[in-house]
Amino acid sequence: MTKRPFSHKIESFNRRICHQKAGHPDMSEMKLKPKKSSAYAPAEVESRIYQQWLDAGYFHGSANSDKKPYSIVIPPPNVTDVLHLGHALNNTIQDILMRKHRMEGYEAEWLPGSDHAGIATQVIVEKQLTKEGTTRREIGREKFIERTREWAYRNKDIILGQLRRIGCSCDWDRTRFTLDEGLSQAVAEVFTHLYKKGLIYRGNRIVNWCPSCRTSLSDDEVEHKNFDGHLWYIKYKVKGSDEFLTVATTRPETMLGDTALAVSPKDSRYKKLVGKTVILPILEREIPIVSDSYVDPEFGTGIVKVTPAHDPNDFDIGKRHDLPEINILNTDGTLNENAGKYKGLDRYECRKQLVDDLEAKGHLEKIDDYELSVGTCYRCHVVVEPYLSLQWFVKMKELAGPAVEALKTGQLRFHPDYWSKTYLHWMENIRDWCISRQLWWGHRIPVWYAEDGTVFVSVDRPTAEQCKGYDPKTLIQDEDVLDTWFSSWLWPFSTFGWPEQTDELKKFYPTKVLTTGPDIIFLWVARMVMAGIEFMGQLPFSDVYIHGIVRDANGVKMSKSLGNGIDPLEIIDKYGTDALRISMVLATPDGQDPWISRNAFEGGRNFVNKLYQVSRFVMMRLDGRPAVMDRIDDKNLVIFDRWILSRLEKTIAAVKRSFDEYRLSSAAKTLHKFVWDDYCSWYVELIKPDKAGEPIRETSLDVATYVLNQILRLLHPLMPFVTEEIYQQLVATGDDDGRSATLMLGPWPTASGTYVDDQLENSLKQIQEVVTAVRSTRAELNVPPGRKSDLYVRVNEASFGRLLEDHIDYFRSLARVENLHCGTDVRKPPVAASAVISGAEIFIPLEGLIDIDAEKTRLKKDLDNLKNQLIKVSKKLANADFLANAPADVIEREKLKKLDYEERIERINSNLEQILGW
RNA sequence: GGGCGAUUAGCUCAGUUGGUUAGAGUGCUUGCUUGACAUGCAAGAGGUCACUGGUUCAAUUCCAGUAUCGCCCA
Repeated sequence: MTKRPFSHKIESFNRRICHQKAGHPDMSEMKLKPKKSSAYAPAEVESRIYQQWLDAGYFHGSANSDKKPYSIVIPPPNVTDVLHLGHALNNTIQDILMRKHRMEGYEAEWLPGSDHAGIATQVIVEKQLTKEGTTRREIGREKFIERTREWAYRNKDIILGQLRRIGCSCDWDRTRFTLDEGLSQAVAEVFTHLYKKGLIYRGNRIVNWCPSCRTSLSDDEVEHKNFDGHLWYIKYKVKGSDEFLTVATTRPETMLGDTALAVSPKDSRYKKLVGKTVILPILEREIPIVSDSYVDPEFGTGIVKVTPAHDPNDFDIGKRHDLPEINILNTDGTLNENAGKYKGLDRYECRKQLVDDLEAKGHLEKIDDYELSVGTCYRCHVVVEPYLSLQWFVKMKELAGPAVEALKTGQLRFHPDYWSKTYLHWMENIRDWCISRQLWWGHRIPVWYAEDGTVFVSVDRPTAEQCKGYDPKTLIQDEDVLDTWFSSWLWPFSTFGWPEQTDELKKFYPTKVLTTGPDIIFLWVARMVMAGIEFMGQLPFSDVYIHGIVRDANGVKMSKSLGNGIDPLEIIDKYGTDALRISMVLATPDGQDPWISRNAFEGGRNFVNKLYQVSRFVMMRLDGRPAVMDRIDDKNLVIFDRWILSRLEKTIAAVKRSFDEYRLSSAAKTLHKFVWDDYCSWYVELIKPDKAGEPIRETSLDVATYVLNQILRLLHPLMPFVTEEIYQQLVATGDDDGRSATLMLGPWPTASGTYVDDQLENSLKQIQEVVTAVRSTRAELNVPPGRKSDLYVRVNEASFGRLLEDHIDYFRSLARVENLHCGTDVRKPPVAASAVISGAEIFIPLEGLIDIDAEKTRLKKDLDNLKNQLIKVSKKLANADFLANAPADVIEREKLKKLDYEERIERINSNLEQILGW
């Protein structure tokens, strides 16, 4: 029908509009498509293949095999988590490492699991209870834990299930949870051990208190944020005088707990005041003025208020001067009975009223704006209060020593290396770790108290023998639980059965590499190192792979509260898991934070499809003939076959290097380029027969199949599903018994270098340059693509001409060539477009088709370009210092460049002159 | 206040011991239904390598300083 061209225009127009509007094909577009889509459909493939792997038990690592172990423990996601892109990235990286090593023949063990997230989980369940009009105290400890357990177990199964969607090859048979019996046993064991060693103690200290979670936090669980605040200047009256002393504070309400004022001993202004007393405004309490070197005479007024129960520095001052410690806060951040009339008010409401009262009574001198750094809870982001309470601590200095050594001696390595500094800085300035939490959800502290206060520490409730003189039944266990990190720092060995000496532990500890984001280097990584050394006598892993934190298109960290997150499951539904994985890896620069927007996944999806399409091509051409996948027939190789094999071996070597350096993004880029450019755009196009319907040269098709198989293997860790699917389809064409039913057990490609041939690659580069020059010339002169033409090439060396003539049948259709004329003495046809490349000049006779103006513009542009280069290189060669100092090969290269430029300029000039004659 | 990192095309990033016509993906422009692929093919435009000094015959690359941004610690 004559309608076709017109209707086609409308189709492509519509398609463009659709893409702009919706970004994905809709139904109306599908109808307009001229032929059925052959695009790869991941959804069906992925669920089917994953089930195959599971059924076959490929993910399970055997503790009794002779193979060398390669093990990783997962950073356990919190039971409160839902899968986000950070998990997707983190676990994709681990899965890549696992799959690669499994293919290499290691006994691979990736142990999955989750942690109980004490604070976060308890907060969630307590909120539920509040909604139901009850509280945890009302329903009691046992019921509360039971209920929380139910919720947590349901949730952890959900998140672990989500990891399966991203293709994780975890050993699900060994899934662990931090509250599992064995792991809990390990926690109690460790507590007891450290207590006996004198490394755990109980003490009354200022801790970080979260009034919302109503528990203490360790220093590392506090995030410092800058706030616009104020400095309030409060006047304290000196007793027995009319004098007032002004004190500046950022937290005026804490004055209710003041037990002194302090001045610097060096400060002559206030020397005479030391020993006197002042009257605390409002509460009218008489408090002393002390002299303490902590005070900085330069800051504020040079006088500080001292609130030992609500500030760590004041606490120390208080100890030095034997001051009373007055706690003014309840655990929920409201004021207690020590606050007089403010009792029961929230801390901020109290601040407001107190400031008003101070002002009314003339005790407020002024208020300045002041930016201050305030600690907030890493779980609920509420401002934490320094709070005096009785807690359990771990002395860290002794544990940190060997952990520092491990890094300095190179036994422990960070990738990228600069994270070592962060680790070292923390280790070398380590402070004691507050491990008790005022929660119910977690490992209860294995400490029992007798009525007289005697303390018993043991893994289980003390026996009569263990607590001689006391009735075990009367002992009361500590109400508190341990910090969740106190169980996760044991994760690399508690999960394999420690303290039992299990086969798994012997086989898989130490693990190889820990993969995580930089945000938990202190909270988790550093502590695991210490625990590994202390309890196993061996580092838990030799390598720590730190990847970036996922940010959105504007560079903002993705988070639930901001709502800027991208749901990986949504991406999987839309583009497939392989697309998600490869896109993330490609987008994640080594050690930097990736900025990821929704459309970043299209690139990955396209790549997956590209691989699928080229495989389809190979299989169509095989046409049922058994695929020769694991060997090549050396005898009949043509130059292109040798070329792709050379490129392949170099690619394999480059990928190996990248993996060795934990540069996954770079490995992915190398493969992407090899597959798309070398394999698809050049090799496959070159071996296609000139005419449709003709068969491909048999050896080349075998090489294409062989290389495809290698590509599948190399890409499998990155894109496990599509590669497995293609592999199985390929295998199905043959009847070779020796073939593995799966790609995932390897072997992993290695390069012997047999086919690496730089000279040959250079020859091919010359052919590519000719093809590219012809295409470019034709495109710029608007020659219709369907129109073929002859090609004249004047070569500098006869060998170049022979190279072209010998292989014209391979690149004839790529360059749309009819007849080729090569030689050192080829003359330019009368009306022809020309292009100059290194070592040759090409002419395309285009009588009647050539756009003379366009040709002139094109040649002039090339000319200008070359002239600029010539100037640069001439200057260099005119420089006597350069000639005197630069290495000979550099000088030689510059000289050759100069000759090449000069020659090309001359030729373009003569071509331009000719055009004027047309 | 201390430390770490970043600054290269409109956007996201490579650039591995100093010598490249500074690259890729994406976006943009033009042409194309081509027996694997329009999730495609081909071609093209687009860059004072943040700035200022220094070292060097030669600096995107090494050094110092400045600016901006981000992160960590206090």
